[in-house]
Amino acid sequence: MSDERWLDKREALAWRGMIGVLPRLTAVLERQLVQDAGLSAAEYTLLVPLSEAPDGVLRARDLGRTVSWERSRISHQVIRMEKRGLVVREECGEDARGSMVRLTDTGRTAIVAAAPAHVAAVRRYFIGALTDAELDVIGPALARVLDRLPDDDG
Amino acid sequence: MSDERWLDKREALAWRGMIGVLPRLTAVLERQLVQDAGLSAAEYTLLVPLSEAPDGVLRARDLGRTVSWERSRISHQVIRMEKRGLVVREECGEDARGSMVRLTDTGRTAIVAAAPAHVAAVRRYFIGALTDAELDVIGPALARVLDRLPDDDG
DNA sequence: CGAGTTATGTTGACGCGTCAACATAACTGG
DNA sequence: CCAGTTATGTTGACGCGTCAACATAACTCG
Repeated sequence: MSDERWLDKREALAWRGMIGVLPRLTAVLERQLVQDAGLSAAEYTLLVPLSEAPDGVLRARDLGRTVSWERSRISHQVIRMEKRGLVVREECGEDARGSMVRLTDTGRTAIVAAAPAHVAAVRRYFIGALTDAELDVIGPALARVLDRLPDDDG
Repeated sequence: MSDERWLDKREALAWRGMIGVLPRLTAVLERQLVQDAGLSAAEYTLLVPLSEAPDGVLRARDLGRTVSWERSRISHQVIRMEKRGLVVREECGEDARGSMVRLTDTGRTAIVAAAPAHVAAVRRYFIGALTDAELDVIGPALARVLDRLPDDDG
């Protein structure tokens, strides 16, 4: 998406910034992740909450809520990660429908190894390019955009 | 990607804003596009420059440069769009390697029908949530982030 | 001219994400 | 308890995006 007809100059600049920067920024970060730690962005996203959970176990439902992913996305991704040995799936005692996702030693090793360089890259390519004043404006502004987004169904 | 360890509160807020808002925002916009005009975001992205080109024709190479897509991405997408009847591919007279992409009547009808509602949605969900002062900060700030991103190869 | 390099585009494999359909379990209200 | 509803997860199809390999054409320079 790159159309900016009927947006004035200031509006177009901000919009093009969002649309133009984020894909490139995430591409750079993912590349760093893949090369330095052998993890994709999707894998990293799930490994973070798992590594912070007690015993490295989360129910699929809760994992999905934590990262704001829908069920089938979690399911597909967990299956891919299980094939790679980063997690294992287990039955859920309390709810026979449920699926528990457990971090393996391989997965924990991977996320522990990946995190510092990833955070450093975020700081280097995003935070580091902005002033404190800009950070103070951007954070609340984007939170407000999120607030006004329709709620998935509407 | 959602890790924010070692980022302070202000930094994390801005970073989470970027990572959290853009996927949802683009999802909302794409949904509007699909429902109202039957176009995907990728299709829309290519149709805009094609509709603005003389005779609705661009060489694949130039189309790719315009939207900052690599060759294979253009190739795959143009093939999908040709199957849908939005464009046709033609040989390039000046350069036997080249591939010309031509907007069909169907494609032009689609983009003309899609654009107003799409721009309105951008205004509604992004521009409309921000103050003028915020737009003035965000545009140049993101442009600076883009400037400091490594140049694809490095 | 001709060998080596660069530019352009296609292809196939694979990971990712969404959607709709499905299966099953849990909950709810009579 | 039971019928209807809701919650959870899986599956298959398909579009999207990247990567590496490939084919071909154009360019460069001795």
